[in-house]
This record gives sequence, structure tokens and C-alpha cells, in this order.
Amino acid sequence: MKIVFMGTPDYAVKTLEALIEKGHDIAAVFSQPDKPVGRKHILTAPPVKVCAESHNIRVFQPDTLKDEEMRLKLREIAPDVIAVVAYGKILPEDVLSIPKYGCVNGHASLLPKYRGASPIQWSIICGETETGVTAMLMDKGMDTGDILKTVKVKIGDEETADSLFERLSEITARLMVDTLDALEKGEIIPQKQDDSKASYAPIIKKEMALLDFTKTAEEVHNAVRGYYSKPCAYFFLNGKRIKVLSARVAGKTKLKAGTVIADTDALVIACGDGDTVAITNLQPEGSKPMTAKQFLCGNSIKPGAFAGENGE
RNA sequence: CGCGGAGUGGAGCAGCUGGUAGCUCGUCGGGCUCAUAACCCGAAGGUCGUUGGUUCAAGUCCAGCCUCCGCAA
Repeated sequence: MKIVFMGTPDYAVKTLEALIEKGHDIAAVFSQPDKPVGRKHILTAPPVKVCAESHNIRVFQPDTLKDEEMRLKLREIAPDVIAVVAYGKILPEDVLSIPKYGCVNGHASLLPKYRGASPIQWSIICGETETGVTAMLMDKGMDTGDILKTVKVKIGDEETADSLFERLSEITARLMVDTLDALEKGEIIPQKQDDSKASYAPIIKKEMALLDFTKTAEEVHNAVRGYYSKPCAYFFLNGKRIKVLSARVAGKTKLKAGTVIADTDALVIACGDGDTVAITNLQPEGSKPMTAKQFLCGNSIKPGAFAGENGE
């Protein structure tokens, strides 16, 4: 098939590669514009662009698809299908109707659950034990299009967003290849989504990753996993921001939620349900990642220390 | 020149107003113990990132450079 691929981050690269390997005609790749990255603001090309260029595929990086120019360009290319994975831009309605088979999006959740920008993180944060990838025919709404194909995946107890990203990116690649295949053969009957079961996974903001120890230890643990490694869950201790890289649910306590206790090899914090979380790996602001034990070597925890902005 | 933190024995940190370095952990040896990640005693181990400057004297002050990190993008 003649395909236009739209995607931006690492996550989407696997799918692009799979489509190329499958022998599809990738007529063009759309990706977000290069952006300044890092402390030195080095202009960096998105991974999908890098991949496309290494395969000598032409890349477009428009600021918006709403321009007449891009629309004309797409009509001129006249793809059979537009495959979209984590592109990061809304496709205008009149673009959706350009390809013969429509626009197929690989979404990292079992739709209609977790529609939106960050389904992977939210599925973990919400404590799901199962998620998946959905191939869907894009329509005007936000991840509301008809479902083409689905793959279910178990979420491990200690799974992080990072590891789930990794796994789902490969599954998405396979799903996309299979879906396009089936679509071309006319083997798919698109299924309407049950809107009454829809839920949303809004884009993750840094402030959301501030741990709330009045929640249950389980919820805190889920947050730590779900926000890892970007933006990464954090809290404040003695006015310093501390990222929590890993934690586990620990034993019971009668201490007030947020109280910090120094264990031999973990930083234990009381939670809202009388349980505790044991932080095992962390990264204080300005420092490198370290184990809780290392942290405790250099930072003594006073009795009654509290996890909060002012350490109160 | 976006803002800020940091480079000190294997690890994490302290070292304020300058006079050759200390804490916790680890390591090694010994002891206690049925036993131990617990406890006690002892030991090893540091060119204090780098270059230059100030000074009788610098980890400690000044300037430059290198590296790492947090925030912001």
C-alpha cells in the first residue's frame, strides 16, 4: 500500500520500521518540527524523522496540517492510508478523508478507555492490570473513531510507564502491520466505540507527579510506576525536591501520613491508609540517582520528619 | 550568554568567617552470639575535578577551564 506515516517519538519508530520492512510504499513521513532540547538547547530532530531519513523517505514537519499547502501535498501524494502513531498533532477533518482507507491510529489503550494523550501512564497510575493497543479509524473526535483491531496486554505489578512504553511500541508496530493488511483485504468490520464506557487520559503535567501521601500506599506506588521515568514522581523533603525512582508498598504504621522514617535500606513514608511506602531508589535535586541507602548515609532523617514543601 | 546545585578516602555527605580533613555506610581484621543485615574493638584507604592567582599558609578566598545534575524549554 501507499502509506503516509505520521509519528514523532521513539515510540512510533518501531511502527515505521515495521511498515517499511513489510514492503509498503512509504510515500512520506510527517513528524513534529525539530525542537531545541537539553540544557544547551540543541535543535534535535524527532526520532521518527531520523529513521525516515535513514531510509531516504521524504519528511514533512509542518507546524500545522491546517494549511492549504499541506492538504494539497497530501492529495497529491494520494496515499491509500495514513498511519498515525503518536504524531502529536490533530488531523483536520478534511485530511482524514483524503486516503482511500482513511487514517489509522495506533492508540496505546483498550479503547474506549483512556482516550487522550497519555494512556500508558494513566493505566498504570490507575492501577490497571491489563491494557493494550487499539488500531482505530480516526474521526473528528479525540480517539473516538471506530475500532479495527485490538491487542490486550497484562501490566506487571512492578511495571513502569517506561517498560510498558517499550512493550507497547512493539505491539503497536505489529498491530499496525496486521491491521493495514486486513484492511486492504477487506477483512475488518469497524466497531463503534461504546461511548458510555469512555474514560480520558489527559496529558501528564509535571505538577501531577507530586506524590500525595494522603492517598493509599498502593496508589502512591502506582503513581511512582506510572510517572517513571518522565516526568518522574517526586516529593519535597527539607525544601528539596526528591524524585522517586522506585518504591514498594511496605508495612503498617500508626504515624501520620507523610511522616518520613529512615529504615536500614529504604526511606519509608507513612501513607493515608495506615500503610507505608518504602522508597528504594531516588534522586535528590542536583544529584545523581541513588539508592535510598546511599541517600541515608549522607542525609540523616530526624524523627518526625515530614514530606512536604516546607518539611513541616 | 535562560535559572540554579554539585565535583572531598569504594558510596552518600560535613568541613561557617583560611593553618595539611571528619561523619554515616561499606571494606578488611578481631570479639560477643546458636546466629545475624544487630552490637563491641581495631585497621586500611583521600593528588580535596583541573589550571593559574592571592597568602607565611587554601579543601576553605579569586579567575579561567572540564565534567555531572536539578529546573526551565
